[in-house]
Amino acid sequence: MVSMKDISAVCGVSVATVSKALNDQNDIGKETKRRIRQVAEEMGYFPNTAAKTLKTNRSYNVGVLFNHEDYSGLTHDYYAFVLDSLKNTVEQKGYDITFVNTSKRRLGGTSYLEHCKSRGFDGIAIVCTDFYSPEILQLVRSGIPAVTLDHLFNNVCAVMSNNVQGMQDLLTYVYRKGHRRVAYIHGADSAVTQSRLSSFYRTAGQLGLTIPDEYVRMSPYRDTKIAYRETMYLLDLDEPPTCILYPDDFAAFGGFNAIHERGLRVPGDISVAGYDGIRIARHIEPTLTTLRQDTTELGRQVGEKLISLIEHPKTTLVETIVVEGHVFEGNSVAEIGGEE
Amino acid sequence: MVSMKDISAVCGVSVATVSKALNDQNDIGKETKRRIRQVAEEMGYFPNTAAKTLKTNRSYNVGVLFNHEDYSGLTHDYYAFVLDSLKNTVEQKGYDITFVNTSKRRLGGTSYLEHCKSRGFDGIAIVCTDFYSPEILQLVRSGIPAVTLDHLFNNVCAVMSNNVQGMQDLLTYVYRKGHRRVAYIHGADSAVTQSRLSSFYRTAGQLGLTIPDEYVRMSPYRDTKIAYRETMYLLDLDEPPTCILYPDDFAAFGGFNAIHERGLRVPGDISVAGYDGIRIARHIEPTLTTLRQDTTELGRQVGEKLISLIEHPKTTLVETIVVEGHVFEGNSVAEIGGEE
DNA sequence: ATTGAGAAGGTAAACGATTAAGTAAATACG
DNA sequence: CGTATTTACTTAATCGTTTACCTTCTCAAT
Repeated sequence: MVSMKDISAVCGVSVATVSKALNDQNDIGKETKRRIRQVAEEMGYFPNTAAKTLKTNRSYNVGVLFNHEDYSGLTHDYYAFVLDSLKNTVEQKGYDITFVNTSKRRLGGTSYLEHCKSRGFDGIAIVCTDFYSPEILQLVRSGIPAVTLDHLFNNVCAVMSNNVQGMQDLLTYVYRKGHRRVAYIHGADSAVTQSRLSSFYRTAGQLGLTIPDEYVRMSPYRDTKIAYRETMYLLDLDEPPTCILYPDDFAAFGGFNAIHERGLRVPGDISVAGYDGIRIARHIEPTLTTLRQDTTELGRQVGEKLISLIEHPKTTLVETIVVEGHVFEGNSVAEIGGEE
Repeated sequence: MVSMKDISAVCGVSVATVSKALNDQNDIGKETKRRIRQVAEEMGYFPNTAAKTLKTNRSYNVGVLFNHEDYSGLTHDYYAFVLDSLKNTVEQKGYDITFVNTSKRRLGGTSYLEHCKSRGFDGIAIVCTDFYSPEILQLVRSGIPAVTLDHLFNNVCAVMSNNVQGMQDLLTYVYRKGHRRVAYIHGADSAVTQSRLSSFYRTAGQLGLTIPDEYVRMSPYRDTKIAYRETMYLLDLDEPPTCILYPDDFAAFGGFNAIHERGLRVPGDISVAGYDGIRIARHIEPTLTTLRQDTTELGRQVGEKLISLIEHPKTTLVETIVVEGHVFEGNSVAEIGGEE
């Protein structure tokens, strides 16, 4: 690999001059700078990141925390799309993305924080992990610029999908379609679930809907089996709902299966709505009505906030950025007569 | 950040001694080593990766080339699962994963190779990209340890899903189910497509199936719209097939839509099979019969080969590792009477 | 002529590690 | 006992950059 030293030898100047020329400093003669840059180009020079990082304490590398447990992580459409957008955003600004090592190994089991400091990440995007683990707490408290997705910490920037508005929009949508008996199978406990659930109740109240207790069920995210079971439960009620909301699109497919097995049709006999807006949901019939989250925007916001935090730590607001989703109108929710 | 210098000061030894103690060299007194390691632990020491990389030319970091174009990349189940498995594999061996920057920017637009050298990657996994671009050629010729997925270069290690065997198994499977009029909508041109297509013809020959020309159609991977159109074409033939094979599961859903729109049922009226084995295909009814690729194994093999190449360059075979898939038996392929 | 400023470039230390080579003391050996 | 070997360290160079601080030169102003 050709280094500044090689260039300096060819150009007959000192290494310092080469450094200055390549970094476009201005205590260098115009002509000298031009010559050095040209030679560098010809020799195929590019900087040694390790050396640069060592000297400047800037790695132009951000860590992404992506814990793959419970079938989440990379293999979840939602996170994959967010990551993809995040990647594009930071790459455009000259940063690279490295995964924070989650299979802790090495001597003594390095913690997330140690790994991050060791690698010298300029910042960390905490996208998908167990936010309640002490390791994460240690990480966000460390002072390394960090942005979380869909989780709020004190004094840490966060980007959140607007689950309150989202659930409100979705429920209002099915209400307008004439549904008065709406059930909600919500996901396992988390901040996201809490937001959606309370928004569900509040919106129901505002719309004058009464939600019987047995209409609110729980099924873990992305679990078609339990969603299937809970759907069966709802279908077997004396007064079954006319529409069921699911924790996510994946779970909604579990619902489909139960419904079809009972010999019922979507949306003819019962309506269904998901949440997330995964791609496949738009490609199978009936297309799934769902609250589509704006993953591109989410990823972009995480990236921009993180870079801003890195480059302008003093002037960057510690805030929570809320990204709106919108109802994707498939044909899984029927228009029905209205009052029961 | 606490450095070796800090430790050496506390322990009253030289930095060199600290380095040796921490690296478990043996020209160090037992007791001294113990003391140094203990102090290091207490002071919360961890190595500065940049310094280590600079000095040793080993980054313990591998680059992953993941080009997101044409809706592929991260957001494709197949690649996402492979990446996930690759990530776990290399992390367990003490390596981190960084994406090779694909949104080339920086001064003068750095090439993949320049980026890799600049970052000092110990190796590169080329997972998902345009294998015919000159940049990629430059990369694999550079001498940096590299492993490709599903593409063969001269003298480069490759991990390939066995598309020949896969297609043979799949076609044989539908044949055994009694199908004699089998259509194949294949994907856009690529090495993978070639393998499957020739295997399709060869297997058909072996089974004594005649495949009319109009039974072989093309639709890009993961394109539900064109798959829909081509399915319509097939259904409208005077003698439509009894079973249609698709380029991938996603495309198969496009086929479902066309079939349903014609008022036909899967598998009652016509059978359908996909390729890949994406998760969702197992969760909707009818569950899709497909050739499930072993993404976990693919990722693991890429990772292990790459690390082996890095750590034992002399003794590691340059070879092509073939990973077998297997037919996932859903209920989208009907058992039918047999001879037409 | 003297002074001073600004431009252009050089010197050398530093970042945090690794490692070849050197040294002093302890131990072994004949 | 003298020499050779081993053990346990230390010294110092080095990886490729950056950067604070010099030095030299030119030229304008006084």
